[in-house]
Amino acid sequence: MTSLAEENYLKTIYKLHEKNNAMVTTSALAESLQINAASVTDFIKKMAAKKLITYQKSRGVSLTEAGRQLAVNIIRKHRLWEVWLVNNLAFKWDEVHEIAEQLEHIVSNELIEHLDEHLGFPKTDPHGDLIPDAKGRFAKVSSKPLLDYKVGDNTKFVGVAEHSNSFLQYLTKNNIKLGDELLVEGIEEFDNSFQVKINRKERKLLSKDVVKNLFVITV
Amino acid sequence: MTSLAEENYLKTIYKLHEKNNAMVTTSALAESLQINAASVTDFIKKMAAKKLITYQKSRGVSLTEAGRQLAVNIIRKHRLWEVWLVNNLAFKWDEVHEIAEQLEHIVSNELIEHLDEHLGFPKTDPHGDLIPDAKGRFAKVSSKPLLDYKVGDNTKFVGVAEHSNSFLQYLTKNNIKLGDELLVEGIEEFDNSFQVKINRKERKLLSKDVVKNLFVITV
DNA sequence: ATATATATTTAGGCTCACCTAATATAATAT
DNA sequence: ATATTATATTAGGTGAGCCTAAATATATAT
Repeated sequence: MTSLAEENYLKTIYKLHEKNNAMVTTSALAESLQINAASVTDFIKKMAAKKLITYQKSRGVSLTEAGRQLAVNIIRKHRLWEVWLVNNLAFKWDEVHEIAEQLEHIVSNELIEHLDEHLGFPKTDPHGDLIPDAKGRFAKVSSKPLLDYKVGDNTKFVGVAEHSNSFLQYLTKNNIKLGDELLVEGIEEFDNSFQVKINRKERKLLSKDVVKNLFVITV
Repeated sequence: MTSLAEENYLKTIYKLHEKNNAMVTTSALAESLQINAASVTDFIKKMAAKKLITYQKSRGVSLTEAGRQLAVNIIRKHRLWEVWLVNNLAFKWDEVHEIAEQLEHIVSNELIEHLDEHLGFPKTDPHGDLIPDAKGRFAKVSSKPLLDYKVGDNTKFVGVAEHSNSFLQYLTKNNIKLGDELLVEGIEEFDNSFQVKINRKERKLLSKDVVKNLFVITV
């Protein structure tokens, strides 16, 4: 049995590791979970004793294979629920996070497999994040930030690197949606802002902070 | 904020009160919740301090209006989730309870109202139990146990009084479903077993223990 | 009315998941 | 290399929600 707290630690360790590809520090965990660092030290010792993570004193933690499986399963559940909330319950992509944070902890393999089927076995969630399969495997990613592209490249917007409400709402406000075609018409050398043609119609100027958070694939 | 434990106490007090129309005793609560009576005493004192219940020492508890609202809302959520599990996710009526017990604690009014709409504002759950509206109001019940009927009466099966897996599975095995027409063809005086014609086709003998748990309406 | 049985409460304790304050370790700057 | 700063750990403590054992209150039987 994994408690709610353990599940949140596992998920957070997974995400922090994914971001930095290094051991996850106590302070990073404390910051992410909004929990005092001393409490984190306490807790990760117990998790290490249960072999969910490996812990090197004062150095940080990383997931064991057992811990990774659990973490990925929580992410799988979170993303499937998000798909359901957006596709079936008419929620917007900036409204689902908090609810999915609760739903991801519901315990029932039958439920999650039924849900997966009900949704038509989606491969990505409403933000373009990959949904791992029941065995915890992810499809290969071929997307990169639009920032990595150059003038003349034509791309398709497939995901966001930043999940804050303000960024999601910025995109909604500017009518930029997953699946849109983004053609790079110009790049301003000074500030790395991109002149982009969207779906062969509208032209828009996107700041560096925006284009670095748009995951696209070449078309 | 109401904790998970509080929600379970509220729901259980509501159900026990509904069953006996009397103050709910410590021991009844302890038995239902599978918690030690001493712990229950502790907890109900705290709930009384929060005005969720009224508590008379050594006599029992009953819900305040605030407590009733919360309790009914949990029941509303539980039953809506059950409808979803059965109608949309292909679960059987004897498979949904445990999952709904978890889902009922998800906190989001928007979610539950969206869900209600998504389901087409159902009035009953898969067991025929009434679903209260968002204000905590129930429709009037006109159903009674089949046991109260007499020979010649024609009825429609609309709900179960008993929710155990064994009873639900008995009905499934015997192909008796909500909505079926049950015509009373005979009653054995000795043991109160009913000879019933189902949907004008099959004849079946139902024991007293069965017919007292079948809620029907006159047709 | 009294004895017995049952139900309830009190007292004291435990674990989980957090906290603060103090101390120790590691990283960085001089 | 040493001082300073940042990070991590230890020690001691808290509230929520449970526990057992002992004491008290209520209901039932004689």
